Amino acid sequence: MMAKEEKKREVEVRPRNWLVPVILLSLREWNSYGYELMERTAAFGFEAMNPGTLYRTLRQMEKDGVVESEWETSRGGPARRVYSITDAGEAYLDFWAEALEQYQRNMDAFFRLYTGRPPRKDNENGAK
Amino acid sequence: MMAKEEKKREVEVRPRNWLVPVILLSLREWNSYGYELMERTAAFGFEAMNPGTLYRTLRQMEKDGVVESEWETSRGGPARRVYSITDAGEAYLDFWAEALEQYQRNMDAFFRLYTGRPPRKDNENGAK
DNA sequence: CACATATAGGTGTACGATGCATATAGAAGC
DNA sequence: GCTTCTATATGCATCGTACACCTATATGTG
Repeated sequence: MMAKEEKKREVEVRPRNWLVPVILLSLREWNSYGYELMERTAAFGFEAMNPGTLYRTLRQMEKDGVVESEWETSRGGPARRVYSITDAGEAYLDFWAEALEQYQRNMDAFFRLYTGRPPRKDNENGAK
Repeated sequence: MMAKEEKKREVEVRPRNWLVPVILLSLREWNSYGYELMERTAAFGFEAMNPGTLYRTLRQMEKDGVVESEWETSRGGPARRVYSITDAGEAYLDFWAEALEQYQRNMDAFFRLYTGRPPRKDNENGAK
């Protein structure tokens, strides 16, 4: 059990497909393209994301009908594929939000046990 | 884009490997065996878990040195493999807790944007 | 000119996590 | 003898995604 600790240095905590709701939420704010979305999604835990992952996800989301895109070529530099959220995409985002809320409750239960706090008290504030 | 919505009925929201910290936390409270852990982990989002997934995860965790086990045969019925958490396991649990806290902050950011205001009463889960 | 760099989008492949089906076995009840 | 509950486990297929790699446009620099 000595050599094994080395590979435990980092754990993957994000839920599967976490990128999808993050993209949908970002696009609900304003239309965007892949290269820009890489920066915008960084705030949600994708600091070290591989560009390929994002681009592939966007293409798949368009196939699923939750986003749509068109090329923007009327400027200097490489063309941009600009994405916007569809009605189905907004509904899907709502669906995700519900599921995520449920899971926040599970994580709250986890931390209540972890920190040893009783589950029904209300007078706790920032025990740190 | 209508036919595609059908397969969006359910999304998988749990963090990857979420079962691992849940098991470690459960075992930190008291030693337990697979069949019992199925009930105990249900409270954390594993209501419909396949037993195979749990047993496989437990064997792997023992290989990784974060739990250890011994057979309990001194009673009627099938033998139980009773697990307990190791020192490395407790350290690993702490490590997970930190990562989960980070993820919670990402989700808080998500919901602030989604709802336009912070949804949770802020508690700082004091993880050392 | 050649080249490096920033911007922009993308594919191929392999691995890991997990859902589902299935197998084994001891004890208890009808 | 058969079913059910308890208890542990493996095999296989799928899906998400990390990693490596590729193409192409425009700008700046020696």
